Amino acid sequence: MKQPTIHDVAERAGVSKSLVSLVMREPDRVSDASRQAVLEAAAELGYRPNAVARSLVQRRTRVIGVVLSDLHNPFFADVADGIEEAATVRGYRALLSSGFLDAKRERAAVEMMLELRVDGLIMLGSMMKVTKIEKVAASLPVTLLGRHTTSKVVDSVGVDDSAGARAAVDHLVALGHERIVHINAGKAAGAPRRQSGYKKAMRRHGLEDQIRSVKANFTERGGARAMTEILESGDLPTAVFAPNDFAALGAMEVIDSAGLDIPGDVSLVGYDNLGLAALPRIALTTIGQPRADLGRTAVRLVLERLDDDRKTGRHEVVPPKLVVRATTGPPRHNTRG
Amino acid sequence: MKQPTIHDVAERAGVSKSLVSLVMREPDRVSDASRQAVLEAAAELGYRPNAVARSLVQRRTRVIGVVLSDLHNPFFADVADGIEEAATVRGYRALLSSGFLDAKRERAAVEMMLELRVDGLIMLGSMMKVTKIEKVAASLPVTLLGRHTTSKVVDSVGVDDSAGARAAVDHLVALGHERIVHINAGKAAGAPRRQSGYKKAMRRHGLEDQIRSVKANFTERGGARAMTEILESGDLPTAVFAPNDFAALGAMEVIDSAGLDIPGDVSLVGYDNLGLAALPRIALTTIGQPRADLGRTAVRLVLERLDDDRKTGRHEVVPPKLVVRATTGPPRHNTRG
DNA sequence: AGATCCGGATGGAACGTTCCAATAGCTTTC
DNA sequence: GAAAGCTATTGGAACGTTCCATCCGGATCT
Repeated sequence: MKQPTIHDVAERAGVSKSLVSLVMREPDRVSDASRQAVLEAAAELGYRPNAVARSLVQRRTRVIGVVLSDLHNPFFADVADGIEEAATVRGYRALLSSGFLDAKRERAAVEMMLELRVDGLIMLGSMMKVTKIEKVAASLPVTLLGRHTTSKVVDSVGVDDSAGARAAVDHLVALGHERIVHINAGKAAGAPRRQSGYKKAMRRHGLEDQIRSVKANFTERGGARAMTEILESGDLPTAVFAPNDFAALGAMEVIDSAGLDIPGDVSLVGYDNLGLAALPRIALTTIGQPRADLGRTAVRLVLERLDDDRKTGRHEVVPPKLVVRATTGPPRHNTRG
Repeated sequence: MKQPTIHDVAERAGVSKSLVSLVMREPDRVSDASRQAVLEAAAELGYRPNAVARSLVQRRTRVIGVVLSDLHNPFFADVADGIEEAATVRGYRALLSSGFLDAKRERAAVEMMLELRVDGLIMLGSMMKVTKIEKVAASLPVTLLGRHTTSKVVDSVGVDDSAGARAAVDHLVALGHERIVHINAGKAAGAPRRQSGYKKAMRRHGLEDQIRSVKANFTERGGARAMTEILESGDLPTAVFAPNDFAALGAMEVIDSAGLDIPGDVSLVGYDNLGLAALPRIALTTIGQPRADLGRTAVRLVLERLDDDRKTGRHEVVPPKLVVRATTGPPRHNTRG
């Protein structure tokens, strides 16, 4: 179990520890003979540099911490892919920890990352208060992903949720819909902009008297409850725009079990383009986000502060994309015009 | 950006660094006055112990590394939950890294964990060769999850796949099925035992002449191809047992689009009980695995080697559970008896 | 009163690296 | 042939902790 150290290698190769260190870091700065000897000794002993010791003296770990609010959300997996890729290219490594959809556990995860002295932090769909996050940002660069701030010390990346909502509404209007209800997810990350984007788009189409927004959240259950509420109101719209795919799924279940047809009786649009939205039995029309891009951008933002020492806040927005599937179609009775 | 150290705290509190260290570790060993002073100074400076330095001197990090073969597999998210929970209880923390379904990238992830000097390693659905993993196990405790070994140096946890297959067959036979086809996933992790369990169960029910197994893999596409093959054979069974939920989903799509009814014309059983199997539109009967339990067990195995220094290999098996939903029912024409 | 004990606090070594100034041994230059 | 310059290598300090042996001052014992 005892790992060999740089001293063991030095002794076996008959050189100083400094030389071994140099071989590990810049092999072509040493003579062929020494390099050979050191490499050989290292291989024989199974030497592996101790990143803990290195981090201590260099006062940086070359690790970017990633705190996910929820490991179960497939959305984050793709984002993490992008993060990992971009980090590797720049000579950093990514380390993940989950907040398990609980602000307290998320804080514990962040605390761990700080004690571990990661060089930068990316928070996916964080549930923590911005003021708390700003405090964290006093000790390292922090980028918020999938959530907007205007903070000077915390950067953020996200999709243009307003544009996404607009795309959904435009699509429905183009099909002939007017009575389009939005299920909103309150103040959750990204939700407010989706809601305001919906309202703005409705107005732009001269449908402001049709604006109707029902409060829910980002879960299947929340979507189901909201849809039940809509059905029970007796005032059935021709289309429903959900705040994300999970909520759309919940709504779908309720519509199905009410004996209504999608999209015959009511069209349905989600948001996120999760993998399951593509399943033939689901075939949900939704708004896709360039997930890997988001991850890459987040890494770039962190490294700009770290290596190029940027001091100002940056807030990047990438455009979303409409993905049309089978849950949207023309309204049964076109009430238009 | 410069973090305060234990010295800064000591100076401000007017005590020695050793005392500060003691307050952080065992607060009730110091006098009330000193404790108060130190805690106050620490809070004022925003002191946070440097885990890197601590790890260096203690020669252990209290971190359990978790390498996931695939972040996208929802199966792993639950397992990770169990790992995280069990680790926290025992005073360890879990750190994740993804192998992105690629043996090379997985090795890089493992290498990183080793350099970081994590205390133990849990590998979920690893794609690396066992001999490679055994080499890794020379420097720290390694537990393989969702994959079996008989290794003396590497532990493993998994579900009893044979029992799971038996449960599936028993359920179908109880409903009156006899012509039950198995789609198998070849040699992929867990697949051989599911196949042999199926065969054994069929024999036990006196149905050995009905044994029929079609080769595929663990993906949706693979399941679809196998199901197409079954349909084209012209010899339609009354029930299909897929190697996992993804493959079942593929089969489901093919059956749906052939205009056949599930379970009216053919019953379908999956394996894994993914979250999406519970969606009402899917409602897949499947075999559930106690995922969080698997995670907890893996942690226990690692810590047994670490803290109780066990030296022998352990290979734990936990029982799976049948989850009946809407894709199974009695066969249309009961050919029994 | 001197020896003993005890709780509380301290200073220095150690952990395994990197980094930097210094050195040794050559070659080149004037 | 001494000075200067180069290349390859080295030793020691530093990073921020923990751990251990030691110390200090007061109480308790004989």
